Amino acid sequence: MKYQHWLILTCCLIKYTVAKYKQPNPEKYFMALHVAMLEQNLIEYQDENLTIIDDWYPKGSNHYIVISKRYIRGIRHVNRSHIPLLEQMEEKGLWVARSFRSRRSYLVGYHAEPFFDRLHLHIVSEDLRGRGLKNKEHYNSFTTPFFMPSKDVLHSLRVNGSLHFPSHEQCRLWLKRPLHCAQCNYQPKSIQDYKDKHVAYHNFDTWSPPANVSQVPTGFWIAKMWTFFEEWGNITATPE
DNA sequence: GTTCTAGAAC
DNA sequence: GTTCTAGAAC
Ligand SMILES: [Zn+2]
Repeated sequence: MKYQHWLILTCCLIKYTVAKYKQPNPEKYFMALHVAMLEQNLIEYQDENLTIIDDWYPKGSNHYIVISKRYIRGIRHVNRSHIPLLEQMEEKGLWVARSFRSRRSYLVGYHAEPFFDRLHLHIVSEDLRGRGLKNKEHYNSFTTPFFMPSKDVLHSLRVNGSLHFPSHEQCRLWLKRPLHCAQCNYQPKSIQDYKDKHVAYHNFDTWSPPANVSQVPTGFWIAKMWTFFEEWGNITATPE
């Protein structure tokens, strides 16, 4: 066989392997938070009531998820009795976020139609330039009423004892609507236009590690490796 | 929820 | 030719 044949064969093999292992599995993703909240390297903070983790696909330079340890299905299943818990989630979440990047402002709230099972509060830096933000729907899910700010949720619970949710059709319209910068009147032509160009016009606290790996300072990786080997030492060390 | 990609839009 | 969007994922 000529080398071209080997090349084609190899390509087919790669394509087959990728197709086999990247099969869609919605059930797996639906339960992802149950797994993620136990993942040690994602956990930023935890106490007896809450776990705070890094979002696996951050939509802003910083993106934390606050999860209640006691299982609650979602924001549509809370009532007056949950007010103290929701207050604590907001307070602790912001405390964690600010302790890492104090100068950033954060969007704190719930999605009207969350995808994941289990109540979770989003704390995302308002620059919305994270590596996980890839389409219009991602952006709109934090900048339209699809995003229900924690403050509003708590207020509504205190006053009415319940929450009002928009219809599915309304949610779809919000997610599909044209991009509109949440900081000014500019209407980005696409999400790339926003992330690559427009975001630079705003005075967001810069240094965004996840946005572009090649721009991360070498010191960051050295620090990462240092902690890795430190942990490795702890794992492999034999107990006294 | 993500990834990939064909075909539309530019 | 490149960028963007929407829909499938066997
Ligand atoms: Zn703007």
